Amino acid sequence: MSDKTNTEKAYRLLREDIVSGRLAPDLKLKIEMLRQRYSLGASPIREALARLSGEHLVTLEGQRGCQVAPMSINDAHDIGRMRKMIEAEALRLAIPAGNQSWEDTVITSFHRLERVERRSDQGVDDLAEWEILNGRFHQALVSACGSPWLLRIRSLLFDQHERYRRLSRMRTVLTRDINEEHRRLMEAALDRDAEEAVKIIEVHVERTTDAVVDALQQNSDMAVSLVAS
Amino acid sequence: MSDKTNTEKAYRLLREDIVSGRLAPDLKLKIEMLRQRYSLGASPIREALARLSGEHLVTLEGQRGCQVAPMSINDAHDIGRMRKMIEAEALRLAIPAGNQSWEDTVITSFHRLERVERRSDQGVDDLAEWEILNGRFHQALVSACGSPWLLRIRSLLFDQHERYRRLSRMRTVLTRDINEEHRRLMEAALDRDAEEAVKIIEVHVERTTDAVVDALQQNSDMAVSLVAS
DNA sequence: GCCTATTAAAATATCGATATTTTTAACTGT
DNA sequence: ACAGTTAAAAATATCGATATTTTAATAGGC
Repeated sequence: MSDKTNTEKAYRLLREDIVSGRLAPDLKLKIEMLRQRYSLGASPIREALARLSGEHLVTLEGQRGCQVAPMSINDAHDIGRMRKMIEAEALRLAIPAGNQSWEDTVITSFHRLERVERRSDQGVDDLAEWEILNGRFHQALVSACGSPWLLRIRSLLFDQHERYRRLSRMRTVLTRDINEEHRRLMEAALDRDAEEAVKIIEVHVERTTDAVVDALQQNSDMAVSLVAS
Repeated sequence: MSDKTNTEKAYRLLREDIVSGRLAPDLKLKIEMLRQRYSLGASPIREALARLSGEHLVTLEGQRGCQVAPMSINDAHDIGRMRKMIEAEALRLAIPAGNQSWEDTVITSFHRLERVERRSDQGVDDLAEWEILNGRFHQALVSACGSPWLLRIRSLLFDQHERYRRLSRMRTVLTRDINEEHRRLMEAALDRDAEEAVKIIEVHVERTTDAVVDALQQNSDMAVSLVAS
């Protein structure tokens, strides 16, 4: 791997396990357990956890260790609303400012994403790949916005949203033509029609949020019915 | 102090020293130096640095330690613009939503701030106090917005802006009637006039950014002339 | 039975020592 | 003088051991 240090390795592995849901929300993250899971020492793991707490992927309480950051329907709505606002603003700035190499990156990342989205037999491995390519496409669209802080905040919200997105993705793939949404987004961007692109991204994010909330609601209904039975 | 652990203490002290400028931008943060500065062990300091890197107050490169995050005129503009946008949105949500206890907090924090701002003989200690009370007042105004993520992002940008603000504050106090700006902000909020409050906060943030950029420009001119001489 | 106090176990936080890597300094031959 | 090489010093990263705190278990009193 390309990790210079064990701290970076721990950071990368932990992050991936949290965002993907392999480490469930609210799970107590005991050092000893993580030490064994990743075959790393305690120090690198502690530092990785400290870093992740700065990104709000883990909560950290003095003398009481840490947990995977909680997830909730309210939080899903909140993140969705914020992401919608920030993505829209970034597009408004990026689309008029994009140059030739921006166009190239948008087109390339779209086509790489499309290849996976159009594939008929999507296995579990493809989903991990889809997340990466989807992230790159959205990143490419806003990359020309000229504001490092806007990009940073966008990236933060995108990653948080991804955690929720993964919950509902299996169903989403069946009921939504995401590739079509992405195509229209790319076309509006290349036509330099910022307001059209903003409308599309807003609906895009809203739909994702709705799907996530549906999935969460179903889960919590399940939990309730299990407790009741 | 109320630090449960040494890591928290290191985090608090380091953060304060970076935001206040006592640790200059780009300064190499060597563990041994910090160990002596704060009389703490290496582990708590390393963890505090990892956390601060998550907040973009220090940069962190594998095997090569860390530095205080750089400052630049471009960055000042960027943060100012983002902060303006986020504060405005937060006020738009908070003002219609605020209840009685929100009003109380706004009024109380305003008066505590005013007491310091109206004091004729402002010493160095007062400036540290002013920063705290100013932060609490702005925090109080938006606290009712109902969006934890909006508040989090606002707080991040506010703190980053504070780093820059401190550069220009000495002069700002002389040329701007900040207390008057704060008073008008509070009155618009209590009148539930969100759009008026947004206008005021936008100008408020813009003026701060302009003052900061002026100060930075002057500094970099100085640096150039020193090199030239 | 239930609450509280005491103790045992587990987990976190932190130190000191060591291994690794980077940076600095000295050296060599051209 | 200078580029390239090597050795020494400094700094970072990491481990293992220990101290401290929290959590769990247990026993005693009401």
